[in-house]
Amino acid sequence: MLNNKVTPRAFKDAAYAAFAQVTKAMGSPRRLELLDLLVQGPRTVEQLALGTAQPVPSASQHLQVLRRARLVQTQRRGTHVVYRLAPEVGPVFVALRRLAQARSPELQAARGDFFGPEGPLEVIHAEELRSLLAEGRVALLDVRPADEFEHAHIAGARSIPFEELPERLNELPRDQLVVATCRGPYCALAIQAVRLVRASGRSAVRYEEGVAEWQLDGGQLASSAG
Amino acid sequence: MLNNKVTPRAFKDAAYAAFAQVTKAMGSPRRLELLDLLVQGPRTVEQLALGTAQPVPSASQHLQVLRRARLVQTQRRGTHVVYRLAPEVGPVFVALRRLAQARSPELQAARGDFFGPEGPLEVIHAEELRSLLAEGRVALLDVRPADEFEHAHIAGARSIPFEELPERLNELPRDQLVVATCRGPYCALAIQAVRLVRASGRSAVRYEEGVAEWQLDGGQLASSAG
DNA sequence: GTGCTATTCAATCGTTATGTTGAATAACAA
DNA sequence: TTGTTATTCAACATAACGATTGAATAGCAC
Repeated sequence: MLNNKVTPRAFKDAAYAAFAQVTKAMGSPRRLELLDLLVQGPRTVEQLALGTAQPVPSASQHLQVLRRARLVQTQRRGTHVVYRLAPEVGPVFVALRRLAQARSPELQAARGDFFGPEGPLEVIHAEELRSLLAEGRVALLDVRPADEFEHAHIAGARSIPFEELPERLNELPRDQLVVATCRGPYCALAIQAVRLVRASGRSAVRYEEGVAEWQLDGGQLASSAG
Repeated sequence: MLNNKVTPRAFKDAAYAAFAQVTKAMGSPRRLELLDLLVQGPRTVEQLALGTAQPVPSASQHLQVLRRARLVQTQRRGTHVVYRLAPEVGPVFVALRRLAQARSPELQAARGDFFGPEGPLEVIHAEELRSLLAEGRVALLDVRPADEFEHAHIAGARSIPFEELPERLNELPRDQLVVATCRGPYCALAIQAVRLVRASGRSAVRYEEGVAEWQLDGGQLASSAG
């Protein structure tokens, strides 16, 4: 028999309260932004505060909400506390973002205002990119900072951080399509990279998602020792 | 060039605010419970209020939050307003619940208190169930109400609503394992069904997840006209 | 130990969410 | 039209959240 001491109602209340602790933790723009940064790799509180343009104490408090919801984990390194995403959080976060983006006209409008009206010719999608990569017919260029590339990148990508791109354009092939990728849909680096690469006479398009989306879609990741 | 009228910061603020509208809508136990009911099929406001043990105006307000976040859609049917899950929401909701459950000791403890300390012998997981179903070596019994079964059920399942189970036990085979399934991990019907079936001399185990989890794990669903 | 830095804790205040109640609206039936 | 039902709106009190400060703690260098 079921344990009579716990009524179904009491159990449901407890269950949904526990569930809501996780969804509540994700219910703040600041915290979503923090999670988005953490998808790229572990960060200290200070780095996270800088990256999200908020005071350190605010970032710390938001991070503790995320930690209580067990969405992130901490580790002390000397005087720094390093936060990282908890296991399995990345794909769920990305799936949520995709859902939000798919059914939010406001978000699509905001992207249009910021990125400009890019035609579909500018971007390549996961499926096509995957087959081109498998055939070795494309050069995949990851323009994120080196440490983010080291933490995780699309298998087969090469790293040229955006700041170094102008002087390292000659490393890119002239006879292949160049695909630029950065942090994900809210990151403008890949767009600028595509412009630079095109200006050098090469053909280039953008993969507008990031490592977590790639993984969610069944793609392989790689990481360097670091 | 990027549109200079929109700074990166302003764009990010807008983007994460839009994203947070969705996660905020999910950040309430009441609304999670409403979503959980809606995963089983469309419902009127009154049914949803009853099913979540809250006054109708409260349910209506929560549903409107969900609608503004575009997680549910409405449709008038005479004097009733029928709410249903928006497309693609089910799998993401389930993935979130799974994440919450996997990393919430409180939730696991609450489940243990309510369901009792069931051994792993009591349950069967998706992978094994799928192969047994493919080989026709199992009778899958869905004990949810008929309308939920009609809306969506695991392909190959047969419907015997829990209230009718005692007088319809003879419809179940004696030479096959019976697997009972209901709404999902917070639903106690399947446990009680397993007990009934076992008491009739048949062997039975429980599939402790529901249709949305089955779909998320790549399983086929079916639905009757209705 | 002392000084320094990174992070967290604590207290405040303004804002936002929640649940409750009662009234208003929309569709249907007579 | 009038009455009836289902749903939504409006207004209030209570509670939770969020950003901002300043103080406290933990580790490191000397």
